[in-house]
Amino acid sequence: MKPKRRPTLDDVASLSGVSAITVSRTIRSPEKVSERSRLKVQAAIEKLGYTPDLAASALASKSTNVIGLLVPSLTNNVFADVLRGVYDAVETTRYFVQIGNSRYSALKEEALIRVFLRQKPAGLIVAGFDQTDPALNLLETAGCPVVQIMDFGRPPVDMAVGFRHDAAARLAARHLLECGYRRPGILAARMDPRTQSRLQVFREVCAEAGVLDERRVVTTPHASSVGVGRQLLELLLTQAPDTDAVFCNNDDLAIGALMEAHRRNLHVPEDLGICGFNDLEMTRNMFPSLTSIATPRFEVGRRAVEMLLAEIEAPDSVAERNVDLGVSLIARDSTRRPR
Amino acid sequence: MKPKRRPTLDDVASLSGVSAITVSRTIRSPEKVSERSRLKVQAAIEKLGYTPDLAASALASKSTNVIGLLVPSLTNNVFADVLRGVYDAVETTRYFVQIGNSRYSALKEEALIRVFLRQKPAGLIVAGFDQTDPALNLLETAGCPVVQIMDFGRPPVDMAVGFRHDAAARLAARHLLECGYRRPGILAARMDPRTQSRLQVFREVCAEAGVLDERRVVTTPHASSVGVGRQLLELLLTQAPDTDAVFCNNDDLAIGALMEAHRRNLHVPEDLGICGFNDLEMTRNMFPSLTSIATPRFEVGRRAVEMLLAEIEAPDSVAERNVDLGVSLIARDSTRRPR
DNA sequence: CTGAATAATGACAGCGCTGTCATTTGTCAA
DNA sequence: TTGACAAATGACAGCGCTGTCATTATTCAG
Repeated sequence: MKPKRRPTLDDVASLSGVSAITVSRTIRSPEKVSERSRLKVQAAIEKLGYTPDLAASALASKSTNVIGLLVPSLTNNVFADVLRGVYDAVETTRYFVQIGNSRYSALKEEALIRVFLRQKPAGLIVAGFDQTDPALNLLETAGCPVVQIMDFGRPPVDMAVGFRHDAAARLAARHLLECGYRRPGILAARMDPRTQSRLQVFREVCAEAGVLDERRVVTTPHASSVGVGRQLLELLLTQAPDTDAVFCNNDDLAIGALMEAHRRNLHVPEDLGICGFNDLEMTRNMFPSLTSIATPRFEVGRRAVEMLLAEIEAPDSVAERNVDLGVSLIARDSTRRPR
Repeated sequence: MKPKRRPTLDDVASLSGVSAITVSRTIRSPEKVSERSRLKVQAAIEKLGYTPDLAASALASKSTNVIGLLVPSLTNNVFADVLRGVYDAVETTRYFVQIGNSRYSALKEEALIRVFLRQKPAGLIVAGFDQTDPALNLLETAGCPVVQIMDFGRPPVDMAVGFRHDAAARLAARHLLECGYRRPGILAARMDPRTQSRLQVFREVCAEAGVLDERRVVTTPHASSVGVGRQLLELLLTQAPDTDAVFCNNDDLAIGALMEAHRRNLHVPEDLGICGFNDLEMTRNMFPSLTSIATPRFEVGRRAVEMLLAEIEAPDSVAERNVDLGVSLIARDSTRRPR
């Protein structure tokens, strides 16, 4: 009958005939321990099946190996990819990720930041730049590195990695115009700050080209989905039946728009051009394949963690503290209009 | 200039003129403290902006408020919904969720269980019943409630909530047969244990009806996606061009199959019936709308947390320890064959 | 008004680790 | 061989909280 109690540092120490602190060092910085001790300690650890107690370590060292990740949505495919990137980068390290879902509410986000800070996280990743003032203040005095993700432009609290939403919308608008569409519309849901920024710039480009028509701007505060995409296109075509192209503020909407076009027997890209946003795997495989703006979601997640870890290891060591990963337009059949 | 140091229990205690332990009780079980003390303490907490240190609490009480969630994939939409359910249920409680991604590897899952156990979690949620033997052993002696999710049938380590994959496949197969399809195929990717179980039962039902043809069973170990769905249908139709219906082992594959059918100018449901699995929001809004097996993913996540919390509050209090949430077939246009 | 019960509070130790600083051991030039 | 220095190791205190048990205040039947 084994002792029920989990083995502690002291157990390992007495078994290997060294002091507890040497065991601690063997684990955390083996180079500071002589080879002889190290081998003895490692054997004892092996034999006892010892694993350090994280709570005790956190209490004594005043910091944890938790990386807090605050996203506005778990449903949105966009953040699924960010998550993948984050987990990919964290996996081989001693850090854990803890996710908070702010549901696109700045107030809930602020509350979650408070909650995270209670556990003295090693680092924090938050989406966007639009925190409340108290939240911003908390982040500034967090005592750990912070990376804001998914956007680029404004100065970050600490570090940031993302891409320009204005540039993305500009790419989309110009592409539709270059393809020869003259009565373009836009579909947008959720209306978070990044969506609004894209909407705004798309409008501007259209206005400059003299093709802006507010009847063709259709939005909803609801979460985006394929169903909402269908509804919004329906609404758009009711308000402005002669619309010849549509920029969908994300790919779910774009797929919905495509389906609605199918239902109405509208030909894509001849009768209606469609451009999405994000370039999810799906869009490439729709029929016809959907033009979309590719966003580096996975890379954003990975890079955010890399920046965090570098900064944790050596504060102020990260030179590039505000990173634009860029976007690109992937032209496919849904805007390939025969001239 | 404020003291940089975060306020502690003792600070609150001396400000409010009671002992530290009374402050602790005011926070954890206010009903054990007189109203007079409680008010004084609460005022002091407010004034100092005190928040308990989680590490210290974990060390002293030998348990945390972390709920570990182990999923095989973060990309798969299925788990996104489970996640939502979990977060939904956890949100109003004092617990946190920490996610581990096993990437469909039982060995990685075992390692992650070890990692989670180091922090003495309040509870653990793991996907499926197919853990390695050491992992099973770890779970049994975890010292916290454990819920296995997404499956039903085998006896759980502790508790389980899910649904029957055999029943789901049976529903799909019978439906296709009832719709009059006589040369049904099946598309499956990833081939995790639950997928294999569905595949197996679909085969059996087909065999019983005398319509099983192994050329129509097309699988791949790759992760499922819309693109893979297209490829698999292509392969299926190469091997057996007269196939008249297909059960896709998840909705991504089904959407891919639908797109490939469009491309080939095959009419759905006349030339090819399609039935998906999971009933993601998308399927309802495809054109034509896709028949699918609805799985209670969100509910599984929510219920798992509820069972965990009940069990944490009062061990052995949960009566129904093995819950089948059931599945249902949602018939839509993609199998609505004109007789 | 008393004694017995309960409610409210507190003292104390210790959870398992790490930071700090002191001590011992080993190495090597003079 | 000695002293100077670096490398290796250890003693000790304490991180901030909670479990346990003892003590004090309060209530109430008799």
